[in-house]
Amino acid sequence: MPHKRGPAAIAADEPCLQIGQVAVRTGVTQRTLRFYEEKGLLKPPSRMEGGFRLYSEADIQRVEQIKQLQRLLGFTLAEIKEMVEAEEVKMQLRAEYRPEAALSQKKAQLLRAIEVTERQHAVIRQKVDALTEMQSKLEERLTTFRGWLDQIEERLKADAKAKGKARVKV
Amino acid sequence: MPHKRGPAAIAADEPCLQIGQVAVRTGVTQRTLRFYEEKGLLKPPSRMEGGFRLYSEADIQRVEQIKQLQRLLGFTLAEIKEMVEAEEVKMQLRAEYRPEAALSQKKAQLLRAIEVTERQHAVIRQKVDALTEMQSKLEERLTTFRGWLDQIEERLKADAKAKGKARVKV
DNA sequence: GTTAACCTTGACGTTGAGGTAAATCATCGC
DNA sequence: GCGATGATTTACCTCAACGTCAAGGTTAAC
Repeated sequence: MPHKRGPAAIAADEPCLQIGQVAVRTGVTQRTLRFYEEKGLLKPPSRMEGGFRLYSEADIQRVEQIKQLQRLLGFTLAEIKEMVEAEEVKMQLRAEYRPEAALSQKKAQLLRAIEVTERQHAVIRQKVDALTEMQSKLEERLTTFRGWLDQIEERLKADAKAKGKARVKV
Repeated sequence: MPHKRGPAAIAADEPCLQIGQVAVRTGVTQRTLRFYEEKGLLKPPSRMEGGFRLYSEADIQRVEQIKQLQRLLGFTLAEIKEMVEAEEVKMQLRAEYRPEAALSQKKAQLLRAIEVTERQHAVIRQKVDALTEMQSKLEERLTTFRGWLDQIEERLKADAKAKGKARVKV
């Protein structure tokens, strides 16, 4: 009977997932995961002694976020990298929120993070606006189409009636 | 003195624009225009005797639409082709709205057009939803950041005061 | 009719985002 | 400690969406 490997110990957010598991759970290939790591979209995960990558649940979240940004919203990996880096900054700030670093330095970091976030916010609003406009155009078009359809169905009904009469006559 | 060519006669929506003009006005390259034509995104434009392409204002509109769909919304050219083809169907319907074609055939066409349009509508709503969610997350983050920033500035002020006192003391 | 500016097709190069293959190493149940 | 399954790297391949270069034809002002 061939074996089936599984993690021996399951901790809440410890890195304990191998690349294959992550691939299955996120729906991307192993190649893609390594590629994202190569490109700096995923931080280098911890490894087992043998060198196997070990991911955490947080990494899975991250991958899902990337896929959403990419597939649904058409951001490039470069843009996504910017965004996740901003996220990193945030985490970093949160982690070292104990006041052991120089305050003015932290202020500078914060200002930078705010700037980046505002840019992202603006970009997204642009997209939402454009999409909303398209949306209303499409709705308008649908209304037009349905109107035409109604007209045509009216006519078809009328024609059917006429034919029926003709058949009765003959 | 080198010459500068311009269109001799300017008609409202006649094809009278050379590829270079279109490139400048739309901000894409000539190569891109030929490429779009090759891929079926732009209908083959009319030509001069010598073979030069002649575009109309409608073509410019089309190019701008394509760029918007692509850059802002992240659709692929293949998806965009689908969408503009739906647009074509609409135009076609509008053109032959004189009742000389079979009614049931037109009805079928209309149903198809409605179906396509509804699919597009759904796709876009998905995107809008996703973007809106991101938007609110970003706003939340901004609020957090600004709160932190305020705290830090408070502290900096306090520190400055303390220092001032110290200096006065010395 | 010359000439600068413009256009044509064709072919090859590039970049982003991965897919696929090969050779080697690791893990784990038995 | 063996064997099946899964991971690792390295290297090359693909597809989309163009960029770029080459060799030559067209246009119109002079």
